[in-house]
Amino acid sequence: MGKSPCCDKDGLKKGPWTAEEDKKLVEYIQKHGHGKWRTLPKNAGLRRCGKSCRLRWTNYLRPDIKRGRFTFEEEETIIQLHGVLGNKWSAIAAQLPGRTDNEIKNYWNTHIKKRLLKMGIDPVTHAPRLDLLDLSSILTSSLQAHYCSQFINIPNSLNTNGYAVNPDLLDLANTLFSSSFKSPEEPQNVQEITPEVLDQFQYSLLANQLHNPPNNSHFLSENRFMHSNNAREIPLSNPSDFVSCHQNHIPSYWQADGDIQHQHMNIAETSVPVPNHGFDGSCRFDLDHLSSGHHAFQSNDATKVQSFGLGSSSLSSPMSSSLTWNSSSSTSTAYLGGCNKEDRDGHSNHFLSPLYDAAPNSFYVNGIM
DNA sequence: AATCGCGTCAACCGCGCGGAG
DNA sequence: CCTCCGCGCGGTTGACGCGAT
Repeated sequence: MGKSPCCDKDGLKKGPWTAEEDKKLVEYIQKHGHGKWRTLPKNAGLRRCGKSCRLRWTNYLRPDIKRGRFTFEEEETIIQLHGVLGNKWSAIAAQLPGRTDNEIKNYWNTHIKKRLLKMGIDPVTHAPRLDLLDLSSILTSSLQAHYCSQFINIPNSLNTNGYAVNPDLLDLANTLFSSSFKSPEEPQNVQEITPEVLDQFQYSLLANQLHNPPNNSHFLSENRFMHSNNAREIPLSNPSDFVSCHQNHIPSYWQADGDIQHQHMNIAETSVPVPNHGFDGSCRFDLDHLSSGHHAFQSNDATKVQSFGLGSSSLSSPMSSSLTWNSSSSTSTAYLGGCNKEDRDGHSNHFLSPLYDAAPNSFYVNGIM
């Protein structure tokens, strides 16, 4: 069946909108509401087709449009939803208040898709593909992974807790690492850890979690999305295994003042000795409120509580959050581990979120850890 | 300073769906 | 049913900005 054009093309303007056109459109919609896009331009005194007006309104002029960079939470939500919905941009946009399908589509194509490809993740199927893998990225990530493994036993903790990690990726990373790096205390080759490296490492974990969830139905349950579409849930048989930091050492970038996006960190400088005054027990590492708040570490000694959080949520890039270590007493030892309603030494934990209560034997991870 | 290449994103285009007649 | 119309969706384009050379 033939389809008539949405409007008479003759004499209608195309291309970028002027401020005057915007004003006319906004004023008309404020007065009469939107809809009837075919007749709207004529009534509003615009020499545009209805389609163009609708697009301009929905993608740009609508008052509830959210501007600025995508947050980490938004980005993670997009990846999660894309894994379920595919290129249903409007459906994805419906889960992200203030974001348009067009904006999400653009962001996917220009940022996320490329990053996934670089990591060897098929952006269509979300499946790991070694043929797509950028080996240099993996090498970089493996260096970071090994460095982090001084603090976090990633492969062991994930595997021993029934959390499937793409074994090819891990093997490759471990192989590459073991042949290239011996000890962060005696670095053979100094590896710069840039925010991009952190991104890659984080995405490697994220991708593994996405594609090897221990229980799909649980992972993708409506409940999960409702309660936290920006948190990752990892069931742990022994939560304190998951993350453990060496006492007396904490990565220096956690203590960086200001915006670490513009700082390059050096492995030779990533550990710092700290005075011994706390954090010798389990604690909850919860980034659910990364965008605004600070996060408390509960030590066994209830009087010794430290916090950290995002320095400024407004300027951080989605993946390279600017973590600051807010402490009035210089630095401290952090011992990160899972926790139950009581920590392993029986001390109650004062900063459990509702998420924790919803699944008391789970540990939520959302962020570079 | 000029040119080139690339990334970004607003805007366009064609198609398909669903409701109305 | 069939056709038409309005609208929304997803893919693509092209203008623009910026960094590299």
